[in-house]
Amino acid sequence: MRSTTNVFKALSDTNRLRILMMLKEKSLCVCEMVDILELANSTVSKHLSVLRNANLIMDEKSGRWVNYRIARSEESEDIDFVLTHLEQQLNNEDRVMRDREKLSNVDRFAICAPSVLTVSE
Amino acid sequence: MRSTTNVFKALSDTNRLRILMMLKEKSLCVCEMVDILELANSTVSKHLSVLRNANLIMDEKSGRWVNYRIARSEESEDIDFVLTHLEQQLNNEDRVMRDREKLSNVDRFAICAPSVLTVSE
DNA sequence: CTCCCATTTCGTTATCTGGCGAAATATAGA
DNA sequence: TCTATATTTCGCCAGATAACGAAATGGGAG
Repeated sequence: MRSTTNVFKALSDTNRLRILMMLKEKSLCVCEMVDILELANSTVSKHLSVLRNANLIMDEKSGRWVNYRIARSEESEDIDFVLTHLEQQLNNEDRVMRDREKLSNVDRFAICAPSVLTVSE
Repeated sequence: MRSTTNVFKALSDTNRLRILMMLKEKSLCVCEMVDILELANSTVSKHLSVLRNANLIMDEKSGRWVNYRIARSEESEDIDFVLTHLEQQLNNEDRVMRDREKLSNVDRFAICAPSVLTVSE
């Protein structure tokens, strides 16, 4: 019963739903999500750990970044069910569409390590 | 987005899931649920208002009792989806089976108005 | 009208949660 | 090794939530 309520708890926060809807579009590192959600990175990190704990997302290290992605069907018994519902409920939600907009313009290198790009200065 | 998180919030408490699983079996008044859940009636009443607020259950007055029941498909856009998932997840849960056991022996008149039955004393 | 009693509302308390900034951790590159 | 930086962990605060008992509400029955 605990694991069932855990999944629902993970889904009962607006910002976590925004994260799921973004990850549905593509994998993202923490700093990209920080940029879009406009929350402190510690806050986003916490949200991600809640979602990971509920087995809804997975993380994969890649260099100095951690890429988060939606769990695959084999990795979560809930994920298909959840995504189906979220799609129905939130696909046309204002907030979600705005996030998606932002998402398409996000450049990890411009956000996360701007100095890397300004070496020439 | 608010209404989506509200439904998930309503589902993220063990006692509220127990209530839904019981109501799936049959309609119940508050005192019957108090008896099975072993919580204060004020607590159960609060849980019921959360579930009602999420449109997952409905109440109908009947004499001095209030009967609660699962919302019908036409009354809630989420209920079918939710019940399907709960069925999969919780049908064989210990707690749920014990509640169901108790449920089959519950007698509203014995619980709620015992004095009515002991008039002869 | 008055009493009874199922239910709801209120007030309180303890715990949980979401948010932040600062400190700790880990990795890439010099 | 030392520095830069992406991420996590820690400590704190404000607001939400679940629990209780007591008081208020409202319908039935006498």
